[in-house]
Amino acid sequence: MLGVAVPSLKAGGGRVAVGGRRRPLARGREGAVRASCPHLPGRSCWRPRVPPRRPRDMPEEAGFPPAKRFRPGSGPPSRAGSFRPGGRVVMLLTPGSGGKGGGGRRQQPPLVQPSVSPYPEAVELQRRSLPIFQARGQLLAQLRNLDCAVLIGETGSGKTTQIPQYLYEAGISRQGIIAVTQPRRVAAISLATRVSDEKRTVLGKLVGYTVRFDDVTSEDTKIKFLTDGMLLREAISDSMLRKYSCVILDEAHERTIHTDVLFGVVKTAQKKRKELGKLPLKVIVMSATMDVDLFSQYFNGAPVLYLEGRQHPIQVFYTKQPQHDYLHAALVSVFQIHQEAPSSQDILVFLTGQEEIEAMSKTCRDIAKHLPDGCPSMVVLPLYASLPYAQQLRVFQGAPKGYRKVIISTNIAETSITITGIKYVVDTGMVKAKKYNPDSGLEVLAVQRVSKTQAWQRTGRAGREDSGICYRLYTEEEFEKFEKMTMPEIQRCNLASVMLQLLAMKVPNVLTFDFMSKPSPDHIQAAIAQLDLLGALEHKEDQLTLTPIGRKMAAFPLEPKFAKTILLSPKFHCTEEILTIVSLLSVDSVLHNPPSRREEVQGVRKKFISSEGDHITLLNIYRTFKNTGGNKEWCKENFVNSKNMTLVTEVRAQLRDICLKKQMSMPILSSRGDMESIRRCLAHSLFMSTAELQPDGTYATTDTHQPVAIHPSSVLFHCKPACVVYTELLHTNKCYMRDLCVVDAEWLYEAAPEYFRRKLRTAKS
DNA sequence: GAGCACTGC
Repeated sequence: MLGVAVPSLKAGGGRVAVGGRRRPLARGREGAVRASCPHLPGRSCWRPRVPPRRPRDMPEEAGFPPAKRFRPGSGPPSRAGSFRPGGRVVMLLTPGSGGKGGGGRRQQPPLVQPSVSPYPEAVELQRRSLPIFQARGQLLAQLRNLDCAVLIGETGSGKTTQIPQYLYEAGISRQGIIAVTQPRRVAAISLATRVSDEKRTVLGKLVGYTVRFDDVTSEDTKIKFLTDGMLLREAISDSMLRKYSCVILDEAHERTIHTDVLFGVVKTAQKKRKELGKLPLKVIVMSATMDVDLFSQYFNGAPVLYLEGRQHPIQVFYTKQPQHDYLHAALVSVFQIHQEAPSSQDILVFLTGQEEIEAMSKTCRDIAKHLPDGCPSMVVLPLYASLPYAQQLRVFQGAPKGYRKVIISTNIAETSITITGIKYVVDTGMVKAKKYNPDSGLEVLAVQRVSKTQAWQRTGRAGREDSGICYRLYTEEEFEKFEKMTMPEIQRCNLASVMLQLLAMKVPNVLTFDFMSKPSPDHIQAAIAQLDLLGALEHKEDQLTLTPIGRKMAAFPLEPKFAKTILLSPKFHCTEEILTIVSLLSVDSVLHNPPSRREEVQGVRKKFISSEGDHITLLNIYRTFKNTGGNKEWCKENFVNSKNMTLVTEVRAQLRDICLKKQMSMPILSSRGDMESIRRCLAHSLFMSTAELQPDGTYATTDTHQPVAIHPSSVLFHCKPACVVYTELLHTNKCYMRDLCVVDAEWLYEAAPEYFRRKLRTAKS
């Protein structure tokens, strides 16, 4: 496999060395402090040695470029472009401390590298030694008078830990809490822990956090870290966000669907509070160096403040020719680096998915066994989200002396997991991502090119502690053709949940809601149609509002169709069972399927399988898990992912609590072994996701007659039931139905006679 | 007939 086509790499645009500890400061506009930014011109070529055809032929000295043979050129989108003409700009230099680390979730520690907690005195000293501290007064003077500000700061600028404290110390929180949102729960927890330490307080008092299943706040809490989704949920019961004096939207450049909706929510809340003469709401958008103009424009030309962080220089190489086989190119690159670089320098490779990663890991291990003497040994570590937790943790352990760590990862290592010690990044430029087609309403999961932003994010993983090197397995010309930024999530997903939430907040017109990046009208319309089918909407005088059912649906942290399933379940006397099934469907699969132990898995799983489909099978697994005391040992023996199973238990408890609330008035009954009523309940709520067996033995969806197939992971894979409901359609090579339940066609017509009459009519014409 | 990026409430 090795040595067929060699990717030859050439030096190209390198990341600008934005850092340096302290570079001379120059006076900028309006007296702001501005740092000079070196651009190193020129470029040169680098040709790696041809790798050997077979491992045992590997030459002992494969050439690797000495650093002087290349020079970094243009870097990521320059900060010059970040400035709005006439905008007030503050620039600072900060070393990279005060970052994210440490902390602990109660049920399970977050997947971050443990950090040693310094002594309290040292913490305060360290805080004061941050250059951001020198600009504290200037920064506060600006922020104090602004309703809105956009704050640009690179990784390690310390903005997320320091700014909330500055605002607190300036008394901003006297009339309301300072909220800091994060896209990920681990980040919210570890940041709260860090800031609480810095303030020398007990976590949950002055500084706290709120994430799903875990609220560590009290009446004393003035600085609150929370996930963006959590603040959005709070906005349902209080759209003016009255508790808060300031909302900081951090990591805004990631453009998660929740942050995007929050942009509109805080903007509306701010305006409303102003109109009503209430306490003003301060909004601070924090981001890496992207999309500044967009943020600033959206918030009525809010000033942009710039914080410079410490970023070690990273050299970037592109291939000379396009690579048709990026896997092969990655393999070659890894072994070229491996033969040249000291073994203490680790390599991070970005691939697209589990299968690819496992295959590549195996190949690397095989090749590494046959390397010549004198070549370092290699520890190959796969990394992806569905990998069991214990195995994920291994990427943080140091390799034994003389061993090099090679981490082969999905985009999970782009943002979610930070690994120290990475010197080399190998970027294939590919990612597996969901695309949404509003015409068909289908989500397609496909391997595609990364965006420029994403490529720079990957590159940045090489320069966390020291200078680094990034090999891009595509040409510079190809890179120039990449999309500038990843399409915001809100333009790529089904919007039913978002629309339900906006309606629950009583947004006057969801069709014209002020999104920063508007989803297409078709896209919004599709979501409205879906909610309408579920009986959530009322049309009154051109105004869309929620029905009582719709309001109840919004109370569940679930996809609308699953919320509806729960709400229908009392009618079928099976709420106990439906709560379990919905919980199982709303987390990652509890089934662990290591490909190497397939037969073993099949043997063990047999006892749970129900001919009625996946939902009932999952229910059987959950019940046995509970009846046997639900321990880890059982999980291991039965190839069940215990982490996800624990999560199912938590979700179920939360959903049950919601059902028991007064306004829900839901009896929680069990069907007592009557599986048919459970299937009827599923048929009544998922009637728009059904497929029927065709005369030729294939399946087609009932509504649009789209050809579909049973996913190989389904217990019904080898069966041919006449009619099924499914919970998800997944487009990969084919259009697959996942999580199926056998139903009676008659139940469907019974559930939605009008819908099916209409569908039949359109089918005939 | 043969397969699943990543978050989050």
